[in-house]
Amino acid sequence: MPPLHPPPSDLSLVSQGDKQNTDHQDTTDAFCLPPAPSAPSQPTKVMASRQRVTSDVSSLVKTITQQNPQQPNNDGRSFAEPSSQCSFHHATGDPAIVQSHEVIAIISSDEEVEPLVKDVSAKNHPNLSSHSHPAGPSAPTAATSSTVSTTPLSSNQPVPAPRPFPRQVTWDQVHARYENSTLQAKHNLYLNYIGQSPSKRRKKKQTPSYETTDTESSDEEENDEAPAIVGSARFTVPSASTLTSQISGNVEAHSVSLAFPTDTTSKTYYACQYPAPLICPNQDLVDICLKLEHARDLTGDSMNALAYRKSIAALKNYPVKISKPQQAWALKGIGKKTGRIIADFLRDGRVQDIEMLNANPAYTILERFYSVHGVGNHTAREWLSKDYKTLEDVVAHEKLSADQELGIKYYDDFLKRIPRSEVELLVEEFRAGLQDVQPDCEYTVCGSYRRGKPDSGDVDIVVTHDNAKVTQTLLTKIVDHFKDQGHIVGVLSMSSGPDNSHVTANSVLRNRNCQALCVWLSKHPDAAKIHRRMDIIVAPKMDYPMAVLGWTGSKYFERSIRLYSKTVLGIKMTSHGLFRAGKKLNVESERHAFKILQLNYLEPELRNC
DNA sequence: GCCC
DNA sequence: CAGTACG
DNA sequence: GGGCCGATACTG
Repeated sequence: MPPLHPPPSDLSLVSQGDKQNTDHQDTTDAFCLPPAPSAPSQPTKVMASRQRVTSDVSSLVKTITQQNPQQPNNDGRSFAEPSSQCSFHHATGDPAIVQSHEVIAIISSDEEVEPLVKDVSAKNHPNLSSHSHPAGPSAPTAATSSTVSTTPLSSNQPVPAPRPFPRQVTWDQVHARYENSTLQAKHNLYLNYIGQSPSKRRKKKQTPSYETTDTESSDEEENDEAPAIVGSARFTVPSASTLTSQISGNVEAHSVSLAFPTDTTSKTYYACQYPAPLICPNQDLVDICLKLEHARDLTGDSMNALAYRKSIAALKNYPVKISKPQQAWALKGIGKKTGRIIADFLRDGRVQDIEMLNANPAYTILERFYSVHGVGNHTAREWLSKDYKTLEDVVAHEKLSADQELGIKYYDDFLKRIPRSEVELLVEEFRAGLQDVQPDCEYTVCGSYRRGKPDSGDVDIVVTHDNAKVTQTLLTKIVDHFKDQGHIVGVLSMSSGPDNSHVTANSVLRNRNCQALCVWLSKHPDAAKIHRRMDIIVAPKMDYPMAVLGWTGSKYFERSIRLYSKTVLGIKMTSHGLFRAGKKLNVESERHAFKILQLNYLEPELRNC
């Protein structure tokens, strides 16, 4: 057993720049790519790598964001400029906080959305209300799922109030929905789990050897009835207010009934079958797994990384704060290794593996290289094996690909997060330009923004148009236009036009999406002068729903739903469509896709696994 | 690394 | 083709 | 012991 250290508890997952040499030799090796006899030669120049300039920038950004300074949660939703009627694909339930009411769509498999008005906002979004949100007229009724066309832009329109943003969905809210919905199936599944399978469950993975180490001393071990988790059909869960202000402590219970992936009655567990809100009670455990996942990615152990990813999904799908290792062990996706790590953390407040990573200079350097766009784990390890320590070292000795050059050029900028308010600002610029290039387009801002994250790493916009002829050449036009405008200052990669080049019969038949990964510079006076990553995707109308679904993520959600789709239903899923037996299925909307896949519809905000 |  | 990217 | 997302897409 690992030596117990006093719980310094603070395991800063943030890796610092290179520093101490207290590295652990052993682990270092793991990072070197080819066991290549890396010559000890060192490019000496250890310049002060790039340091973060974040501070000043943040101040700039702040001016935009200003709104809700603290409270990371409902961050920047209203971006003052009303004009922002950016597009949104509301199909998914765009929240629409009308005055003090929040309309929530019940998650249900076959029924259409049945709205439920809940007076949540006042409680969960205190500052929202304060916002001068002129009551969003945009009643959710606009179920018209669709979006916006560039048209509304016409300036003199009665500017529809700034649209309310996807709220941060907390587990509490999820519970509320489940509780009020008619998801009998899930409920029954859970009851089944509680009632008749505890024995099976116990048999399955209980008693990992390390169980004993748990401080709580046993009350849990074998303690039949099981800990809080399995007590009854109802869990007690911290209320939303608690989750958001967990630190403050006042906890009030909120009971819920819901089926969890802990079910042993189900076959395989797919993260896409369960809601995964952004705010998760076990964020500390998630952070640990994230760090380990990242480390495995760096070393090229992609399958190990994936395993940690599954653990993360399991944790995110689990609504209760985990206090005993048994709770974690019971989850599918958490096995021996991860279980042991969680047990260690719960006992000591620290995890040795993490500390070793943080203390390992090789890890820090690899991470630095890996952060460059165009540099993957292979190249990062190769550079490390050549003893490069900083990007300056690399620039001095390596020839870079085009995208790597851009990646290094904008290295600092790309590391900075984009607040929602700025995303909206950029989208507004995009919308205006798109209008000029091609009227009557429809687009949806996808990615983490759509999933409700307070800030994003980039902006993903999926565009379509009714006319297939138009979409075929649209991407090029868009990109050229914004290049001329000075918004797009670089292109990391871009689809070569669909038309030209060797067009095999097949490729002609296939409607391909076109994508351009660009570097965007805002011209808005309030905007921080930071170069941002903007991914522009053009899809034919027919593929639009799947493109939106595919570009909304999260990444693991996509992998999960595709795996599920393939193994359970035999349907191949891509961002172009659903395919069964070689035939493409007609997909009308995102909801329709879920329905075809026999999955309960999950709003984007619940796809954060 | 984890589940089948 | 391998490597990297996208969600 | 096999499988782990994609009929992905782009670059060189």
